[in-house]
Amino acid sequence: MLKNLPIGTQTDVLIEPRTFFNEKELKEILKKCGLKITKQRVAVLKVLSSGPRYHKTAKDILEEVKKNFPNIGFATIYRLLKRLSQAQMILEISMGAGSSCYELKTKQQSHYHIACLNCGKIIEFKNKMIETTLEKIVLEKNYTLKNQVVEIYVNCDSCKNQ
Amino acid sequence: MLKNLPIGTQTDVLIEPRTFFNEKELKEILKKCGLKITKQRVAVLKVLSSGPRYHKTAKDILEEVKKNFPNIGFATIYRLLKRLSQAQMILEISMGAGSSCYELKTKQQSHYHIACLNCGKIIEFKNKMIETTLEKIVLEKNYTLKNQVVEIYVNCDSCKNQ
DNA sequence: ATAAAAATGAAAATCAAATTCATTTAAAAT
DNA sequence: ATTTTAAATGAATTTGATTTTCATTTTTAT
Ligand SMILES: [Mn+2]
Ligand SMILES: [Mn+2]
Ligand SMILES: [Zn+2]
Ligand SMILES: [Zn+2]
Repeated sequence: MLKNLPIGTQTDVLIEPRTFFNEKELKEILKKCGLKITKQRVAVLKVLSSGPRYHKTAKDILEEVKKNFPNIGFATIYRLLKRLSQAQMILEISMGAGSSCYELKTKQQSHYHIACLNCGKIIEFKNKMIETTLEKIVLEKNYTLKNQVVEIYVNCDSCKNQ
Repeated sequence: MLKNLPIGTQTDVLIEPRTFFNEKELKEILKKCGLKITKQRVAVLKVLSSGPRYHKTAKDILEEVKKNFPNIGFATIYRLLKRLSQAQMILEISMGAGSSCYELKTKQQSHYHIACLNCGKIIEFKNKMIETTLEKIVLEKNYTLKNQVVEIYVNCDSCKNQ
């Protein structure tokens, strides 16, 4: 049966296991972004650095953080996500309709995404050749690269066979 | 002075000149999509196939079509855009915040986009190698390719030097 | 502890896009 | 050409994600 779930609702397929951050490290992240350390912000970051889904919507985060901070609202979540994005600390990906997903950046930079249009699963992949090619294109045109996005939309193998 | 205009507000830089369609051809497009031919729809398609900007928002289209059909509203525009998208006749691109841009597809398929984050200019480019690589990645994983998106975000040369 | 600056959360505002529904129109069938 | 029927239109409303406002609270530097 076809489900057509929103993208980012299924367990991710990652390139490699994510790095977990402890509370001290999460606070460092906030410091590095020039943000004050609050319990709500640490809680949001803790959610972002825990699996098995590392691509989370604001709603995902809100629901998780609400368990410890029942009064937190979207305002706090979206405000922090915006600032972390501006500080390049998280990546915002908006594949298809609906809400954006956010993920904490790790060292293994610049990976790309495959999304199954049917089950909403996100599969990460890396390709040094594409990365270099894009950098070269930008360099040739004398532009300054700010960000590169590569997205493939598919029907994954399990969805293909109904 | 930095302007930070929304993406898709400046004259496009195209790979090659666009094919223009006459009224007869535009009607053919509608027929091919299984849609009834109405004056409003032909007018929307006419706007989509005219430059110098080929990446247009629903608002852009509305304003243009309103000149001949003062009573047309967003409902008609969005409804048609949705159906043309589903029929793969137009491409919807959503780069950054704000509204999506839509462009009529041409024969020279599968091109990619560079957007200047400052002036909002869209520059098209093609890269057969990336295209093939993405197809190969999908094939290897035994998925069915539905769509591929490659976007580069930059500061263009004129914006770089203030 | 105090003061200044920043963050929070409830509520409202914004904005793009989709939907509803009464009316009109296109095109297929007579 | 007229009738029929299914589809399209447009005004208004709704939806859903994200942002903003503002009174109150919290953080951090002194
Ligand atoms: Mn990812
Ligand atoms: Mn284009
Ligand atoms: Zn799937
Ligand atoms: Zn520019």
